[in-house]
Amino acid sequence: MSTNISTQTLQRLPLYLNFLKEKKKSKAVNISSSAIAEELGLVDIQVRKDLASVSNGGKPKVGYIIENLIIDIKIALGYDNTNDAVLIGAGNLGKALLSYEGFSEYGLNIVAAFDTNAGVINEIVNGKLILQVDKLKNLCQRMKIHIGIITVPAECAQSVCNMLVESGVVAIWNFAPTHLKAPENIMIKSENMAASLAVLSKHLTEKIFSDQEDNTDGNNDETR
Amino acid sequence: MSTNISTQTLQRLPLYLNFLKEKKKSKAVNISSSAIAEELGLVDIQVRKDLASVSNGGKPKVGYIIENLIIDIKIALGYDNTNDAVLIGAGNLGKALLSYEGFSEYGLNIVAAFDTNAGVINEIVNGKLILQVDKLKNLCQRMKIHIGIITVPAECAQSVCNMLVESGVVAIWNFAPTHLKAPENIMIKSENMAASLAVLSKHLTEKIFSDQEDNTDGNNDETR
DNA sequence: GGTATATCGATAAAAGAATATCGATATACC
DNA sequence: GGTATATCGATATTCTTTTATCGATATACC
Repeated sequence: MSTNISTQTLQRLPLYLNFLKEKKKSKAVNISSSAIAEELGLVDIQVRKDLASVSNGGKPKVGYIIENLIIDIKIALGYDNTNDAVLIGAGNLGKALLSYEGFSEYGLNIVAAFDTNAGVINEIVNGKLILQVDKLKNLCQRMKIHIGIITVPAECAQSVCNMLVESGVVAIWNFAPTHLKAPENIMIKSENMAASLAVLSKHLTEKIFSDQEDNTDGNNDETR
Repeated sequence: MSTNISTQTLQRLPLYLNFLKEKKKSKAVNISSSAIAEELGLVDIQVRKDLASVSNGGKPKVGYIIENLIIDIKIALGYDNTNDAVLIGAGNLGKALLSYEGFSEYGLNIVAAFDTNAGVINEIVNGKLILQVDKLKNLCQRMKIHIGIITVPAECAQSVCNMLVESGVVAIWNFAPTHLKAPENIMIKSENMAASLAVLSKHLTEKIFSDQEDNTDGNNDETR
């Protein structure tokens, strides 16, 4: 149980958490690293290493106690203390995020949404009110909001980002397909769909290429 | 110009591409690696290394020719040949993706959407028809679709995944917050929001913690 | 035309992650 | 109670990615 969790491990933790919750539902009590690895398409050594950084261990011959592991991961991820957030851009994507019930599990609470389009102002989505964007700064400062979620088109993303920074937000979750600039001390995490797509289509190209080879010369190797 | 692009580089390429397109709009012709790095919050060495794997280079004292670089990156990312895809789950998120015009830039073409909810069947979003999900297999096979995009709730994601595999899809882009199992030769890329959120909230916690320290003992170090 | 310099690219070093090895140990089973 | 074994965890190795160093060169400027 170390205090320093690597970024890669950190990003796998929610995966473990999700899986363990499912397991718990099916009344399982213990689980081994290799069983977890098997289910999640990882290898046991990696699972053990990841878990070593958040829990103080499993037992030989038994594995980990699911219940305890869930607690350990939740603590490591900070899901026990809730963060309030605002969302800007109540289009389809914005509404999708507003409607998603799962965020509370992750300690994220969207308190309100903002937009410029008069057509959606005062609409309520999943109990959350959509406000005129000029009320953003005031609300953020009053409620001491630290997280802003950007779901506006690329063209307006930078100006929204600037507004958020001015409003005292220090962490920004950006869904607009553009790079944002902000002061050094502001954390920006962009949900980079183009990057995902790049990975996906690269594999696809390789796969189709290797399948063609399979057909022509009978080579049966797998491209990974 | 190598043929082997690392995964990390691959994921940064769309970022460069986007930036270079912007630059081109503003009539710029050349650009240096350090200028790119500066704008995108990277370092020049990394930019040069990334670009070295797709282009055959810039010139001393001048930098790269923007126009050529754009072409090179597009080729590397395979944006010149279009991939057809289907989308399953026409909720808010699904509609957001259907409406997004940018995918064609990335060589992705969503040909149709599918859902089970009678309320949305036959609706047209951004020119794309929403069909009953039982028509999925037939359409995929007929049109030789290789990519499936999953935007259904977590509970149904696995069964949709299975259907896609049966229909001959080999690459799956999963937006449902759950881990999917599929045969080895199927490429699954999950858009992992929980992982992003984990990174974000970790930084946030560290930041708030370090700010408190700043206030109490005057320590002014930056946490990155 | 010659020289200074911005900028690149090749090679090397360092850091970070993933994987492998192997000994330790708690439980199950005889 | 003793022994075999499943499973973990510490340490070592390999692989990937990032960062550093430094020499090469094309252009700009004199």
